[in-house]
Amino acid sequence: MRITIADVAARAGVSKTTVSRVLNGRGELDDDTAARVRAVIEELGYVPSARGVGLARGRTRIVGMLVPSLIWPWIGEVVQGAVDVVESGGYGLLLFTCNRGAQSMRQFAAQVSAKSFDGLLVIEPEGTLDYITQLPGRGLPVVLIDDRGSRRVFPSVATTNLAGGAAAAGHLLGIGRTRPLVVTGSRRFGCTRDRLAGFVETYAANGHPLPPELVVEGDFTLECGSRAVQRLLEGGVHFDAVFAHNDLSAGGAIRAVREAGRSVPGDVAVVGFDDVPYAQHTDPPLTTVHQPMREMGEAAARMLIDHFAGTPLPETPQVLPTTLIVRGSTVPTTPVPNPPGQTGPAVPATPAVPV
Amino acid sequence: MRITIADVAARAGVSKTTVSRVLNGRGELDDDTAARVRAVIEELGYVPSARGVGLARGRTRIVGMLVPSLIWPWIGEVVQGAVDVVESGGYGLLLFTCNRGAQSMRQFAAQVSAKSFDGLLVIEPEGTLDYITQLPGRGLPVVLIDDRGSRRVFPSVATTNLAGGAAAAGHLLGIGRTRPLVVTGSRRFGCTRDRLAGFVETYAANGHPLPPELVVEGDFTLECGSRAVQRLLEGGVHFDAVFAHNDLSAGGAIRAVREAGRSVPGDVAVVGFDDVPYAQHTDPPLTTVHQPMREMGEAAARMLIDHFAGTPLPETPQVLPTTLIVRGSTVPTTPVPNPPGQTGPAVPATPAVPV
DNA sequence: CTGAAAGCGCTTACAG
DNA sequence: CTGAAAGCGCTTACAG
Repeated sequence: MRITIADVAARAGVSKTTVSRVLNGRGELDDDTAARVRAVIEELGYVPSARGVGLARGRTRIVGMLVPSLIWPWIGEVVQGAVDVVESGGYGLLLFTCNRGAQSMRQFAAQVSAKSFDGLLVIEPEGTLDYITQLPGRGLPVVLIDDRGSRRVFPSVATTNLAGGAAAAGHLLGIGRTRPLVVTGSRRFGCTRDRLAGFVETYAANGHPLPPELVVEGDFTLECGSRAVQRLLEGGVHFDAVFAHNDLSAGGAIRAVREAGRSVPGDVAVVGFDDVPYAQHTDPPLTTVHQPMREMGEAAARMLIDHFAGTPLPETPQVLPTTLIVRGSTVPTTPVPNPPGQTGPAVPATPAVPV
Repeated sequence: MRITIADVAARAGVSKTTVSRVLNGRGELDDDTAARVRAVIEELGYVPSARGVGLARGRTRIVGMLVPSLIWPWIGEVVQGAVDVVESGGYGLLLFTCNRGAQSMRQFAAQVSAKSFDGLLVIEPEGTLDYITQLPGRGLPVVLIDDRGSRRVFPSVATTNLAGGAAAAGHLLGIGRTRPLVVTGSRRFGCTRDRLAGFVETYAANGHPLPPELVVEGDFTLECGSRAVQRLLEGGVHFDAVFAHNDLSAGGAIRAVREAGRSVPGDVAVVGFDDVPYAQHTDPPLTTVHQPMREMGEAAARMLIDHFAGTPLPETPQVLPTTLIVRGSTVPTTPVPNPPGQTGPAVPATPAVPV
């Protein structure tokens, strides 16, 4: 019932070989023959079976992607970037998550062994690096995204966590803040160490080495941000800014500052990291270090697709820069005059994020 | 270099047919033979090639999933639910988004024609229903998730938008609110119409038919929620509650109410819809109608996987209930007494959402 | 209980 | 410029 290359060949009065050549544009062939075959392909609506092509060519035209979980908002962005590029290249994206822990990894490993895909994009789920490391040796090209452990054993795409931390510091120094509280992410992540280092170094270089009591380890939750602020306020430790290692904990910091009766940014300026949609919805909106998630997914996918086309995988990480996005949590918004006919406060435009 | 079934057969001294039988547990075979073959499989680390199996069996053991975009937070949840079930069933999930519009659909259609997957899960991107509709006729089983247009032509998984709207109404009536402002989503979505209908009917049934000025069409943005509130306040229209059709617009409503110097929930109680993570981070936290996103993804995937195993696809939609989650935006939080040694306000526990 | 052979739908040397 | 044949790695009647 399904149309095969044999049907096309028969109807066009040529061999399967010839049809295949037309399909793949390989070899010289008579213009008339080619035109006739093409007409039949069109007429029959023939599309080569991915299974047949896959077996014959020894490749699936599928890219695998392994991520820890899809419920973290920034991972969706990375995957979106990757899927766009993969699709444009005529490939498909086979998605794996590590949501069910060891069982997920077992099933993922089975698909690797079954050669279900030609290459792999990875946001490393914790504790899987040993397994991932052996994959290239088994003939599977791997590109790492956001090498969290900062080990440079794979072709990878990274962002400038160090420079991002430095940019946050530079901005806060620029608005005269000399005693910033840092609420870090978990120390076991390379990104956290880099963000902290860039920040601390910049302050030190400007004559303001950070005292230990101003660096608090957090865990990327809203609560860790508010708790850190509360504790310092209660302890009577003075600070005039907060640099939190993600937007959620920065949001917690903003809230705790305001609940303590102080103002943001007047008394305490707050800077986050990531620039997830939530950052636009804090009050005031959050100044934050934008990570190019989408672009990282795109770059990693492009590396792999180009590699299939013959370009060797780069040996050094491709680094995409972070960008400091300045909003009301560090710089008071100039009150926008109301346009004629409008009496309420002007609302700043925010990109639509549909439900 | 790659190990094939022929290698296993040779080493075990049997035919490929026998190895295949061991692999698939089909046909009677001698216990000793089976054990020997299994030992060789183990020894060689043999895993059948997905490509070979796929071609021979005429199926790929891959499930396709088409979604509008991954940057909407709730879609990530649905996909996560689906991928968990698909993986558990030994299948792979091939992900397609409609992020690049018509071009995305063209590439998706090519993969459909190439028979790249055995079944399809769909969150319908706008305007693609005509195409999707013809797929089952071409032999591709399709399960729809959250049939937004409310057309029941496919096996599908849905949630109770109508009952969700009614639950929001019942809750607001229960706390004595008789003049609610409704900020809807775009009217072209079936979910919006259902949420509105359930809400309006419940109020009418309780003797409070809603006047037209209390129903405002929104677009799921934070701004539409705050603008609607501002406009009514300025117009002197009295209302004592807001029911917004998603959490983001509910968040906008909360903010506008407070900026106008009124209290939430004292003067105006606010209810949202969805229960995305943001709902826990508004101030006060948002009462909202929880949609079982994860469970919908799981249910749809299970339908398809079961169908591959022989269970017919259900003809009526599988409906998963919404749940009303009551938080501080409708019911004042009872002030938690501070534990000894803690002087700040107690912070309610929130599940960790890692960066 | 086991195997030889054909077939799944393509591609690719090889020969002409 | 074109085609017959072998092969990709499996499964599945069919025969014994």
